[in-house]
Amino acid sequence: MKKRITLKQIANELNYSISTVSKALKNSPEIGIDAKTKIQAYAKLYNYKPNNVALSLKNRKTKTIGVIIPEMVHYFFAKVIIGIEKFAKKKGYNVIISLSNESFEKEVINIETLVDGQIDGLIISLSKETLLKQDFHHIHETIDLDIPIILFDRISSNVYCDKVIINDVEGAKKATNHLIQNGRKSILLITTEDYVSVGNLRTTGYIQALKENNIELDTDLIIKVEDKKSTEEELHNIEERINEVLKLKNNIDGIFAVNEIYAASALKVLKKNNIKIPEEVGVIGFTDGVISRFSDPSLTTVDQHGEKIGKQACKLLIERLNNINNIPYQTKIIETSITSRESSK
Amino acid sequence: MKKRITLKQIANELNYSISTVSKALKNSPEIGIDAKTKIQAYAKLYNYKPNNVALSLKNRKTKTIGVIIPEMVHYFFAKVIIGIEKFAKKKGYNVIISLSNESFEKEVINIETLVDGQIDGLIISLSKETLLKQDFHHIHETIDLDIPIILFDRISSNVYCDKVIINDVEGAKKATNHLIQNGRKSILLITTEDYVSVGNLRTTGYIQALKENNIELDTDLIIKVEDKKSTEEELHNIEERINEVLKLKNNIDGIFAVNEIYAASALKVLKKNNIKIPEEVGVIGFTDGVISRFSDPSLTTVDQHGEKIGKQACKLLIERLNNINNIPYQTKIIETSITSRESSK
DNA sequence: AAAACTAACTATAACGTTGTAGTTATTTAA
DNA sequence: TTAAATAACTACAACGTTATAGTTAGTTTT
Repeated sequence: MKKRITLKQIANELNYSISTVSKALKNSPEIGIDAKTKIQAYAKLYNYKPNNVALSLKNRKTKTIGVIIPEMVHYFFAKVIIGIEKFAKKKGYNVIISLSNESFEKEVINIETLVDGQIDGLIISLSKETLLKQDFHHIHETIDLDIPIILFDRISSNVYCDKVIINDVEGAKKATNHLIQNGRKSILLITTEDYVSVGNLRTTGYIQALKENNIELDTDLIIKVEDKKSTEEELHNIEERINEVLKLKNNIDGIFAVNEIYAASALKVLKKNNIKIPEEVGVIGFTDGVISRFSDPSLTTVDQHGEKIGKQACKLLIERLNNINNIPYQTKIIETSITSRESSK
Repeated sequence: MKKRITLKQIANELNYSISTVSKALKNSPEIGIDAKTKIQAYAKLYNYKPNNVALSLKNRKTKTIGVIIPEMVHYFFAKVIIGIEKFAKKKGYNVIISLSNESFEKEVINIETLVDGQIDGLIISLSKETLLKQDFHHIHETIDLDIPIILFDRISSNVYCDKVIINDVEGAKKATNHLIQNGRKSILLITTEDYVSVGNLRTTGYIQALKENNIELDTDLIIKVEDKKSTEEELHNIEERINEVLKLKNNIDGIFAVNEIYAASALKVLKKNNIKIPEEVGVIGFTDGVISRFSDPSLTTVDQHGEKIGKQACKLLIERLNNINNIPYQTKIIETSITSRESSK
């Protein structure tokens, strides 16, 4: 109906040239005060707003940031997005979100679509499939196109770019130590297969903590879960495996799970076996999400500070956008902290 | 480094005009087979991709859909976004997401930013503050600009546009009936203040179900929560109020909460009071999210089918984009279903 | 062999901006 | 009183694309 007004229309209406109108609205000293007031008043009256698409074309900048995450229904990623969005908006950037759904192919397609002139830069957390395949050509190609990429959380050392991660090893160590300081000695680790970078690092942290406390490593106490999509069925399998180990090793007094889903599964299995938490077995998870907060008992967790990660990633990206090649690549590490709740006393 | 190639560059390189190149790549019959093969080969070699920003300017269409939701950390909204994203991508649209954070002002600003040429249409779930203020000028102005809006979930009858909602009254009725069929008679309702449209409707459904089952309405059994931001503090207040009512009315045998947070709070209070679930009190929530699935006991819920809602909203929007004024406004209703779990037997 | 037609291209304008380089008319300097 | 300077504008090109309207040269038609 009202269709947005353009410079051209203002120019026609007031009998000035388009350039004059453009400059008047930019308060250029080239334009006389008469013309300026008239034009500015008219523009205000008709609520003139420059067309961003035209500006994008002109400036070869879209002022838009693309974000690709593996999943949406995940407290951590949701928090990261909040962090990105807040910071981006503050700096005048918009955020486009795409989901890879843990699929390599979707990740590739998403990047291709976004890179076609839609965005100035990308923030990505790699899909599990990508990490498994170790195929990063799509990332490299994008960087070659001078489109900066920031990787967060699920990263790869085979990609050269800015990164934001948490100190996974340190976080896992903190978690394990937390249980050890509670007097636990036989700690079950529920983690992912090693190709998931964060799972791998958290496993390392667990092992280091044991070593530093002179507790011998028992590989039977490590469950490595092969889950790709976190479906109901896979969750059931996880519970089965926890149950088996629990039966096999009856002296387990602590459980450290590398995410809150695994931790919640552990709680479920423990309760089913009438094992008292935290008296008999202390449990600690990773990621401070809703599940942890609302589980019973509530879960002690390693808080990843997702919002901080998002903010930092966005900050790095915008810095690079303003300074394409002048800064060496950085890896920012966000420290974790333990949120102590009922499950660990 | 490699900077994307343009039609102009291809034209220069192969000594054709820009128009010829453009047409050759579109396989136009106007262009001879020689030129076509040469140009297409060259384009492929240098991985030519049309610049979307230029296309947007030309076509006055961005092929991008904006979505504004009140919160990100919310299973339901996350699911809706998944639905939108999937359908949009399939139809060649991108999705920009903005968060209003339940604030009227942020909602207004977000719309303004997106409307400046970034998007072809909008999908919005209104913020609580907007619903409280009943100020919809920003929505109306956008529609006046011929930018179609689809409202979902948090809607208002004062806005004329396409809408996607669930049958809240019916869903609440189903939930209440579910408890009544279990033999419960004294059912506590934990709902929101009436200005939150969905809370209001669910309250209506609860009241209708009671009436249809000839159970007298006891207004003392309705807790209307005034929560704007779902902070820890507000959550605590909710628990307090549930606890009070539970003490006051010692015959309560069922609880229906209009979202899963309230339901989880109810579980917590019940357990603290050593009340057996579901034997003594049956509990049912609304929204089938992670909290419900991982709570103990797991929560029976009314599933809102968020992904379906997102898909439907996106479908409506794209239909309208292709047909601006030829269709009367529609309101699609997505049916709910009950997911039965431990909390209600 | 002139008129009509066709194949294979090219030029131009437009989408909405903005920066650079003009173009006037008027004022100031020498 | 002529040259130089200035104020206040306008024209033009460009960002990358495409649709419309040309322009050629060569081929039919009669």
